[in-house]
Amino acid sequence: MRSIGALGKATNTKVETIRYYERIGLLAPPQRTDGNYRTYDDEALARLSFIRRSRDLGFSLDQVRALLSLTDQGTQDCKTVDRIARDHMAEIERKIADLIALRHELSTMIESCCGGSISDCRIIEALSPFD
Amino acid sequence: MRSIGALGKATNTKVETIRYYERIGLLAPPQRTDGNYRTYDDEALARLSFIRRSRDLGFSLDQVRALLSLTDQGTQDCKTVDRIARDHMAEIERKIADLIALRHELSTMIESCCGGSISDCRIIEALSPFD
DNA sequence: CTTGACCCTGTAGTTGCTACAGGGAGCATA
DNA sequence: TATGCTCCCTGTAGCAACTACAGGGTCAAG
Ligand SMILES: [Zn+2]
Ligand SMILES: [Zn+2]
Ligand SMILES: [Zn+2]
Ligand SMILES: [Zn+2]
Repeated sequence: MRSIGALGKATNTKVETIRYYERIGLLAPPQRTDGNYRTYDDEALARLSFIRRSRDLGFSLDQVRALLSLTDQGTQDCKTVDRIARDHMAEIERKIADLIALRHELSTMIESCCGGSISDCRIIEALSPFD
Repeated sequence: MRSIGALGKATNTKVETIRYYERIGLLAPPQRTDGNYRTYDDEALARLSFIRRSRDLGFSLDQVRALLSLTDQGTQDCKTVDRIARDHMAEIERKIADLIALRHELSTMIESCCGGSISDCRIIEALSPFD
């Protein structure tokens, strides 16, 4: 059994975040000490680690919730898990493509600036309409 | 002179968003008609177009605010503009790198799933601690 | 017995919008 | 004139996923 601060350190999570996860029902309310302090067992540690790892991989809290409930059921086949992961992957691909297009536009813009006065700066010009 | 709806159509911006920009001081409060309707001139159109283009390029509203105030001053040299753009570009590069790393992790994970039961799904396993 | 580190609840802030609710304005049509 | 209809107004609350207090309580060490 460990305190919320210890759990936070073990999972690299702020205390407020852990309380937030509890509030939105992602973590079950843990046992309390006599002094009303939360105490967490190893299962809670595992669950929070799972959440954090999923978050690090960019899954939304709703996706994490779905993954958790699927693992809680346990018996079913993993098609749904697979689909969640693939959907997420597709979104990542889209974001990468968007950002690469953006980078291209930005670099063109930046390279055209000759470092003179704002009135003829190409960056500003590129942002302005009617040019 | 045009109504807020017409301005929105011209700049592909929702009416609520325009009012929001006014509220946070990004757009000046425009003139009003007798019936208390906002009316916008060409300058407002140009300014909102600038804002939208900057937002499309991923600049934050704070960055847009800075760019706008720099163009409003007008006389100065464009070093600051340049720096804002380069900072933004660096952030985009960082995001791209992060997402590509993420994509790699995700694809490894997804490819290891054999489509069986959740209890031995490699995706879940990869998300779980102590493996 | 006091100090300091930790914990508690509850609320409000962040970013960049978006979505109402509950009304008024202005124009066309019957 | 009445009735729609579309647009506009203000003000507030919601979204994601936290983060940051304020104003207290608890607990172990010195
Ligand atoms: Zn230049
Ligand atoms: Zn320049
Ligand atoms: Zn499998
Ligand atoms: Zn699987």
